[in-house]
Amino acid sequence: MCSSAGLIREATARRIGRFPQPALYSLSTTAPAFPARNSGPPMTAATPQPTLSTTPPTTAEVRRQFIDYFVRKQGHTFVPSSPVVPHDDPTLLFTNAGMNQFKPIFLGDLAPGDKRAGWTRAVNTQKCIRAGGKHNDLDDVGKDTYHHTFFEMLGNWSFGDYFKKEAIEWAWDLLVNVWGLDPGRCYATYFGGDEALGLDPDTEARDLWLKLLPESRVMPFGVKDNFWEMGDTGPCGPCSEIHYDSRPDEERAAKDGAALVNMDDPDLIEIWNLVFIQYNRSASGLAPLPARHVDTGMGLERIARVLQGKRSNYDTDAFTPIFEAIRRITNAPAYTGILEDHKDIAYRVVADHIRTLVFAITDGAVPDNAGRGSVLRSVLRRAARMGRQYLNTTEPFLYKLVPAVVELMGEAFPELRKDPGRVADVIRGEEESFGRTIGEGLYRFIESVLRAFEHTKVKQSALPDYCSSASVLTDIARGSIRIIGVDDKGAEYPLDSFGIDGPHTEGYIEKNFEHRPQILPTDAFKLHDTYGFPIDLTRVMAEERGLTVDVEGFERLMEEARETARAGGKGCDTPPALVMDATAIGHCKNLGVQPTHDDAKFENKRLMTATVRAIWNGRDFDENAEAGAVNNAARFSVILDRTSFFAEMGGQVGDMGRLRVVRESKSNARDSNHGGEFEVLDTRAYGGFVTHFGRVRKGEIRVGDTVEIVLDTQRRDQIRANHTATHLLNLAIRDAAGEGHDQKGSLVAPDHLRFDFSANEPLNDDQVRGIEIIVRDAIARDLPVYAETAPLELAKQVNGLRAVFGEVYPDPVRVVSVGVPIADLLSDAGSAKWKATSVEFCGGTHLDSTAGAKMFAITEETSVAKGVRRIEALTGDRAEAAIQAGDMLIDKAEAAATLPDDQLAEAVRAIGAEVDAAHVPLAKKRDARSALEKLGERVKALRKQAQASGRESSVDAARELAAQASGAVICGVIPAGSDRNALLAALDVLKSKHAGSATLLASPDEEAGKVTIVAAVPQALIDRGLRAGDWVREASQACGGKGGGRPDSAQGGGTEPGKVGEAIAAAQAYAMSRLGPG
RNA sequence: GGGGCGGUAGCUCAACUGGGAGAGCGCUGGCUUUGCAAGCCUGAGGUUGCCGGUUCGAUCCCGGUCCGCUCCA
Repeated sequence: MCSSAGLIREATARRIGRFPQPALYSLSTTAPAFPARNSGPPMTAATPQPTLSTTPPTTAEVRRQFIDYFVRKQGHTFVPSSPVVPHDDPTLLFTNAGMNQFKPIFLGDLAPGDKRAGWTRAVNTQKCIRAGGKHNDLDDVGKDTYHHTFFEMLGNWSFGDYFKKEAIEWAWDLLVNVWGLDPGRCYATYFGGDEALGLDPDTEARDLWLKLLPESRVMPFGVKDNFWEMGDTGPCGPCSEIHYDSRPDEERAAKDGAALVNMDDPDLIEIWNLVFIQYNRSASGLAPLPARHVDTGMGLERIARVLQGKRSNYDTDAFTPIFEAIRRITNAPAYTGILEDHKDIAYRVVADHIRTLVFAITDGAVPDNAGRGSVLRSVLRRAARMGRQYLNTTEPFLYKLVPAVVELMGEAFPELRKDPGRVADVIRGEEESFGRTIGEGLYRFIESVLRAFEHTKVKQSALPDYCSSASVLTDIARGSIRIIGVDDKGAEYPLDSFGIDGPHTEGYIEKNFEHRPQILPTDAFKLHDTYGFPIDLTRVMAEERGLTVDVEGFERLMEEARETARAGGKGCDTPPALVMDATAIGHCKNLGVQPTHDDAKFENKRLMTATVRAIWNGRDFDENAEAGAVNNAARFSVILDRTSFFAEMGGQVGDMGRLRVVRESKSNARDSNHGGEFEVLDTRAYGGFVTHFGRVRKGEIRVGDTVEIVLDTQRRDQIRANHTATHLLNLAIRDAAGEGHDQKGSLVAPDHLRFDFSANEPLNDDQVRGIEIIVRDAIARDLPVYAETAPLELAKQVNGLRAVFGEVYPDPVRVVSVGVPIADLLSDAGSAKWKATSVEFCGGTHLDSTAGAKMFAITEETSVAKGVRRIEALTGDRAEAAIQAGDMLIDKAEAAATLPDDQLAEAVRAIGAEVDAAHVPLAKKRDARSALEKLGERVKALRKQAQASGRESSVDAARELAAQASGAVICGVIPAGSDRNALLAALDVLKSKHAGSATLLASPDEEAGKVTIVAAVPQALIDRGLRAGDWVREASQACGGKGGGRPDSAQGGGTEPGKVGEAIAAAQAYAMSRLGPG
């Protein structure tokens, strides 16, 4: 398949050759073969031309000249590039072709009133990213001259207007007459037809080209290269490409360029693809389209390279200023343009990736761990790693390149100039966190490499004759590998050793090992799972060392991890609501049940009546459900014709309450069934059916029964308060902590609320306090809460609207605002004053006015994932109670200061535990902790003092003992409590005074019911048979304990302080028995 | 919400199978030097995140908890 997006294709050839410049500004003294002004179709004669210059155009000029050509000369509308992050197309990771934004036109998918409906001709330059997803050039960037993750696609478009003739002639005119390309180096391809698919050759395009080029340079190709399809169905058609041969004359003379077209030759490249959309493919086959379209694409970097006579896209001025910035910032040696050079690869990768990052982040993407975020993170980490490894950087540096990109491209893409500081901040934050994990990760990576070598057999042929086998030994500390040969008798011979970053080329591995070492899947997974090394980074780093990675094994582990993650999510204490899958929903529809009317949910009324339509038991639909004999354990989901209950939605938990049967469907019902009552534990919605999940408490509930719906209004009120508070919180975070804190999720429960938002660092105390103050202030001002539906497009315009990125909203959408009526907002949507107003798209339940929340308190501020923080908060009585409890804790902590020394340590510990467990406002918790911390200092000083005095007294006792004692064996009791260190200090005293003696000291601790024993034996006595370990064991056993240690030094202890005397006696006796009476 | 990893001196990290918590950098003081850089010597600095358990003995093993990182949802 081929498309306008197909300009940049895989190529493996690596050839460096002199790249000739186009004739017009060739440095050659010979006259151009085709004088540009005199050739070409006559239709150009009367049209104005861009100024021809004798110096090559800059990339910016090429861009402008292309657009000018189609705008001025051919009456096209200039359509600015769509964002590189397609927020409205979830099927697409990034915008990857010029046609993305025109897709609805081709598909006839335009909403009424869409301005695009009026377009017939368009021209643009589209920002494209090809990383992740179907089109992924990430792996090729840096290794060759023309792959990019970010590039610009120049294109002109006809929507049911002109077709092949104009498209071909204008392309030729621009290339040859305006830009002065040498026609002798151009080739055109066209679709040669495919009988199997019933497609005719595109003779129309062929004939048009034959007017411009000799037959030898107009070449047919098959479906793969020259037939474009958007997907399995939909618009499609043949395409026609222009290729340019940039080889030197002598090479061209030696080999006909025609043989290189579409052969991935780096010097004979496709520069422009013209797609002619003329068919529509449906299940029944191919049909001609009523309106035929043209979609062309030309890679800007590529055409600039050709026009500037460069061998590589990276040698054009689209990249050289970025290279210069990299050199300046990293202080690395200058770029030399060598394909295999690691430093030059790093230059190319960094320059390419920083463009991708700046554009993607500007357009609203953020590096994180899901979807396009994870692709961005991986791009950033590759660039960061390249810098670390080959450009001598250790600090974050990518963010410093942002100004260079903005400077270079801000003119063409003004959005870059909007907030480059934010872009740089995002990149820097990500670089910093990567820096933190990469250090540890690199160590693990080296370990993994070594392990891979250990699992690889040495080739028999690499061994000397006298060795029959070999083993591979590795040294993690040095990162080195040794090959040890073993002969028949088991003798070992060191054969070779090398470091993993040393000169162990692929050839070396091939020669010495049976196969390339492979990073174990468990290692690759650990690197990914624990150290955040993307698998492709592991792979690249492994490949650089001649290793492979078991990617399939890795994927398997990933899948397992996903399984456990999913399985772990289940098994919560409350039984999960009965899920209705697509089959069940279909079944329900077949029963004739209509989707539930739930408009009444907004009314907050306690009572209403409804009719039971279906009862779902998780597998089937029942006619009735009865109270069970045992504990009413069975769970059902009741579907009504209408309801006032809110189903769980957007983080707001489902309502609870009761369904009371007020009129039974069976007229002949027996009394025992009368008064059936159903307890609703949760409410969910599946495919428009609201299910009331719960159990039958009493009697029976039956399809057809009329029930009274009893809403737990107290609970609902708490949810309302928490939901409105969540909106206020959302706004307050922005006010107190700045932009860039976008909602990532929320939970609105009756007892608390939780709000996840993007943030690069934790909120500080002041910010948390500020947020609390703002929300409390809004509550105190008793602002009315408004909720109304409005047209989506209009509502989106409201300045300061807090919508969730990527969320799909219905049209019309329900808007909830605080303090300002919806009509006011919509009438002056763009006004800056709404920035300070809470406006959200929200289908949930809310207070009538903010005073209903009464109070607000933040209890937690934590991290949930990289770049995402979570705030948990309370409202109403719960908030009040938490504040009171917090104040009490602070009082308690402060009061502890007056405690006597001997009680202080225990009090600090106990209050500390209480503070940890307390559910109190964060600020209060911090205050209590800091009060405790001060006391902790005092506790520390006291403990140190006690230790020092303990050591002192036991050292004194030891001196006394040393003065009296003599002989080869010294045993004694030292009063040191159970302070082992004090006892050891005493032992040191004896050792220094009686260096030749074996010494054993014991200390009883009546209070703790313990005896501590230490012993030291000099080498001379060890030789005579007294080992400290055995000695201590003997002594310990005499007082109910155990012990052990080395021959020269050992420790032990017992549990019977009263038997210290026995222990000493036993020690004496044992030592004597070993050493003899001498 | 679930999984993995980590938390040791101001910083970066060691500590084998459970047996007296160390190194480098930084810091104190001294020596050397005209001075600086540096070098040499010396010293201070630790509740091994917190709580509990096992053990004669826990940085190490077990359970819990807090914090951080990371992956999945």
